[in-house]
Amino acid sequence: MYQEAYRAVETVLKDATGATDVLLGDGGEHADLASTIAFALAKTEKKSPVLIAGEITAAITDTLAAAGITVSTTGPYINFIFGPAYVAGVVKAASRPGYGCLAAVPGRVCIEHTSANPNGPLHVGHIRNSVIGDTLSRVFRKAGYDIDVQYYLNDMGRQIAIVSWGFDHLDIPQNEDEKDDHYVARVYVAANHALKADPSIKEEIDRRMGLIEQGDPETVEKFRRAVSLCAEGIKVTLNRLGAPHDRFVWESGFVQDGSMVEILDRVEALPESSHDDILAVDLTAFGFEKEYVLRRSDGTSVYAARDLAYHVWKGEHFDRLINVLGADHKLIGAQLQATMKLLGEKVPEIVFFEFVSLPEGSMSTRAGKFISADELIDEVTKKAFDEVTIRRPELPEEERRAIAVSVAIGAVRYDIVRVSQEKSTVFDWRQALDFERQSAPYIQYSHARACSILEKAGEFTPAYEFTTESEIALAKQIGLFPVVLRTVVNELRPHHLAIYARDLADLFNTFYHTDPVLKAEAGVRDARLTLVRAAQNTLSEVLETLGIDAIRSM
RNA sequence: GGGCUUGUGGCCUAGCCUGGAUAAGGCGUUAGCCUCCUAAGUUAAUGAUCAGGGGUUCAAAUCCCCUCAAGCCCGCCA
Repeated sequence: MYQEAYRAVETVLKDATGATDVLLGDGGEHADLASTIAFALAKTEKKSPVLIAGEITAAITDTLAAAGITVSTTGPYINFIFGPAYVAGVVKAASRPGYGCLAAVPGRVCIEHTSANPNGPLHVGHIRNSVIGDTLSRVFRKAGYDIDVQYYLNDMGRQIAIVSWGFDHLDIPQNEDEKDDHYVARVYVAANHALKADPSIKEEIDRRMGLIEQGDPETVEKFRRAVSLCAEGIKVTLNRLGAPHDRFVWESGFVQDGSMVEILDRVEALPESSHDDILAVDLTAFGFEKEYVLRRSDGTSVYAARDLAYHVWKGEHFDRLINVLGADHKLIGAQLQATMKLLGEKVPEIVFFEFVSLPEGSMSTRAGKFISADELIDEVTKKAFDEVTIRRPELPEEERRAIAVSVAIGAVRYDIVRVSQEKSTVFDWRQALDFERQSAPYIQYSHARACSILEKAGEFTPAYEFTTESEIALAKQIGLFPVVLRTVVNELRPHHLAIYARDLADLFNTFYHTDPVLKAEAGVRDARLTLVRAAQNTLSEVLETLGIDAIRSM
C-alpha cells in the first residue's frame, strides 16, 4: 500500500519538475510524505522556493486527487496526505493473518549468530548477539527469505584445552542443580587460576592443542565431552530466549574432513601468501598492516584457518552469508572478508555490535566476572511474576507463571534490541527490571488490551470508514509495518523494528483513550472494531517478529 | 602510536547513512486522571549551547576537518 502511494507521488513529482531526485521524504507531523524539491529548484529557476512550491502543487493537485492523495504547501514544503482509500486498504490488509509477509525471495541465506566459545554460559554480552541475530533471522523469514541459522562451535580452541585440563586435574564436583555450562565455567575459571599460579601447566595445554589438531582419539574425546556439556547448556539458554539455531557447526569438522588443509593449499598458491615457516596472507592492499596468520611455525593451524574453511563451506551451500559479531572481531572479520575475496569466494556480510559492560567494567568469562543470561532471565521472571500477582491475583498460579515468562523474555529481548547496535551499553539491573513504557510489557499490554476488546465485542461487520485523528494515525502506522521490515533487511539494523513496535503501541493507546470502541454508535463501533482487529493482528505479528510472545491476557 | 565506534535535557534512548518546517520519546521530579473497553495505562508541568571549535550550504544534531572524552582492536589467542 505505502509503496504504491509513494511511487505515485514520486512519479507525478518527477513529471512535474523534471528532476531525477524529487527529495521526497517522511512528512513527520505535517504529512505522510513531504518534498523539499522547491529549495533545490530555487537556484536554477531564480524564484523563491515558496513560489515554486505553490506552482508545483497547483500543477499536480488534480492528478494526485484522482489517486486519493491530497497535496498542499506550507511555505516551501510540498506536503502529501494519503486519503481514506489508502487507510481502508491498509486496515483491510492488516486484518489478515500473516500481515507484513513480503514476497518470497529466491536463494538461501545463512545467518550465523552467537557462536560464543563453549567455556561457560552465555552472559549478558553474548545475548546481545543472540537477540540481534535472532531478530534479524525472524525479519528475514518474514520478508520472504529462506534462511538457515547457524552457531559455529569453537570446539578446538585454547580455552577448551584449558577446560579439559581442568576436568582431568582439578577435582571439582558439579553442584546440585548446577547447569552444565555454569559448571564448565567454574572449571575454566579454576583452571585459569591454576595456570596463573603454575606456568608450567602451559606446556600441557600446548601439548593438548597439538594432539587435538592431529586428531588424537583420546584428546578428541576429552574435548568433545567438555564442549558438548557446555553447548547443551547454551542451547537451553538460547531456547529460553526464543533464539534457537537450525544447526550447530563444529569447528573441528573442517580439520577432520580435510577441507581446512585444502583451503590452506589454495591460500598458499595466492601471490599474497607468505610462507617462511608460517603461512600468512599479506593484506596491505586492503589497508591492513598486520599479516593474517593461518598456520603457526610448528605446523598447527590457528582459528582463522578453520574459520576460512567454514566460510568456504557456507558459500557452497548458501547464496548470502550474514554473520553477527562483536565489535572486538572487526579486524579479524575484515581480514576474513578480504581473504575470501582473494580466494574468489563468497564474501560474508558482517553485522557488528558494540560491547555490553558492567558498571564496574568489562565482562570476562575467564575471570568469572559476568552476569549470565540465565541469572538475568531468572531475576526478570521473578519480578514479572510478582507484578502479575499484584495485578491479577485471581488468575491461577500456572497462568501467572506463564505470563511472567512471556513478559520476562520479552523484556530482556526488547531491552537489548531497542538500542542501535553501534552503541556500547552498560548493563543496568534497574532498567532490565523496568516494565513500564518503552519496554516489551508495554507493547504486550497494548496487544492484550486489543484482544480484550475484541473478545468482549463478539461478532461484528467489518467497516472501513475512519474519521478521527487517532484512528487515522493508528491506521497509517499499521501501514508502515512492511516498510520497516524492508528497512531492517536493507540496513541489517533490527532496532528499527523495536522503535516501530513502540510507536505502534503508543498510537494504539492514544486511540484507546480518545475513541471508545464498544460504546460507540453502531456504524462507528464496527469501524473501530475493525481497526482494533487490524492493530491487534499487526501488534501480534510485530511482537512475533521481535521474538516476543503476543500474549492475549496479562 | 595507528585503526574502528560512540558523545543528544540530571539519567537512558530515537533522529545522523539519504541536510530542510518549533530536536522526538522514556526514566526522574511536580500536579492531576480508575461509578469509563485491563492504571504494565494516561494528562500536564519541568528540563537540551545536539561534547567543543572550525568549514561546506539558502539551510547542519545530520556532511567535511581539527580537538577533547569513553569503549573496542592492533597475538604464531579465539
